[in-house]
Amino acid sequence: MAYGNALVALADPTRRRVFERLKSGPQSVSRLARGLPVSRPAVSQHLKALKEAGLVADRAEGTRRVYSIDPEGLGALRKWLDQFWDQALAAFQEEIEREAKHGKDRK
Amino acid sequence: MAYGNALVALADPTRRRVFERLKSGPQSVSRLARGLPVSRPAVSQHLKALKEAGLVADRAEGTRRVYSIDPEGLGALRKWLDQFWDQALAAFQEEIEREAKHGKDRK
DNA sequence: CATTTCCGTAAGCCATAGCTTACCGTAAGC
DNA sequence: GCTTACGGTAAGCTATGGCTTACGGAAATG
Repeated sequence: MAYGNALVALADPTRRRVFERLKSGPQSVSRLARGLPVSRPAVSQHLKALKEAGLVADRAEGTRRVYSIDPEGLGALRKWLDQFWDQALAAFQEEIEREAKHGKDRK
Repeated sequence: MAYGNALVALADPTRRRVFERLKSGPQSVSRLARGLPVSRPAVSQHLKALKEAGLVADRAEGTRRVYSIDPEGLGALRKWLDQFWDQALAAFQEEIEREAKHGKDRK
């Protein structure tokens, strides 16, 4: 149920913005905060949540912390989504066949 | 930004349980509520949220409403995730090459 | 050392999300 | 027509999540 944490983490708009900023490459905290409508501590808190969800990783670099995307969490989410998609589609097909078989006429 | 609504909708655990119950096929509201630790009105509210996010569809069937999974919302989410995945991976590769090029020695 | 930059954490505030109970409309069954 | 199943909505409560300001610690800089 790792995907659950990822979903919760990505549900918040500003947290998602933080995350999406990392798409272009690793960033320091203050760099990430620049341009966002919230304070730097807020960004720190978001990064903590993202990290606990396995969506980002961080490394120390002198006095600053550089955050980057961690494929782990994103992968788990993708896996869940794909499975779900397949199963849902299968059930959908099955439903159609069932309707086709025993009379669909009796509205 | 349709995927945003889907993320918010799927972030809540019980709402996700409602949604996952539909994987096995269309269900009525009271049937969905049976077995869940919340009241039927709560399930109704969750279904409303899921519907607004494009994740489920509903049709009337006599006095009951049958809900089913709507591929729309799930598809949008999948699309976003896949794009994100590709871009993140590309940036990751780029980062490695950059490190390899100009000296990585000066830790 | 003193100072400055960078960042995480604590405390506290406020809006909102999720739940319950209560109520009302609508379609079927007798 | 009554009654009964079904389900959407309103009102209200409470917990929690995200934000801010304030603080403290650690590494670079002089």
